[in-house]
Amino acid sequence: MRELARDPKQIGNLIREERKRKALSQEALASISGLRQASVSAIENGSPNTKLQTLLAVLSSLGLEFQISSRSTGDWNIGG
Amino acid sequence: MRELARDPKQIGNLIREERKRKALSQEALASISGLRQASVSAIENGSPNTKLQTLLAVLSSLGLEFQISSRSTGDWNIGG
DNA sequence: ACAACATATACGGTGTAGCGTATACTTCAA
DNA sequence: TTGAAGTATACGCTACACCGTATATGTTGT
Repeated sequence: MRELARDPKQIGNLIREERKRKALSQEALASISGLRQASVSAIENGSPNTKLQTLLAVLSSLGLEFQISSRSTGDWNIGG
Repeated sequence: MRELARDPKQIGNLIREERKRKALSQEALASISGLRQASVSAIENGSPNTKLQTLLAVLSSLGLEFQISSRSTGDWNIGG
């Protein structure tokens, strides 16, 4: 699995999808991430002021991680 | 180009490397990103409380972007 | 309708980013 | 050594994340 995450909304959507894929509630995800349910809600809804730290905690809890790539790599989605 | 970015330090290092690759000063990068030189400095040094918004602005200015992937994908770096 | 769970939102509080501005420290070339 | 460019750090300020706690709203099953 590898998805583009160019803005807070996209990031929030990807997190929400993965959380549901794992059948977790926001409450459960918040708990294992050391956050509040309200904070998870904010992230999933694309709050742009989310702290990097908080985001990484959630990604980690979901078994996800960031990668940084050149915008023009293009080998993952061109034509698709 | 695609690099793992599992924590703020790694993210900062990748940004710094790309900035230097493009022969930009922190001041220049800050300017085109709508930030201060001091803010770029903080990001490159791995401040964990950096805002997502700010991070995305810098990445965008450098022609970089985030991807979100499963931790176990393993097809980008296993074995060196 | 009702219950039970899930998600969004609210309030007061603490911490810190990022701002403008300014300055110390560090490279590096002459 | 001197000077210039680059980087790290500082102060006062405003804004807002995230906290604990609580509640309103949404969703699902009976």
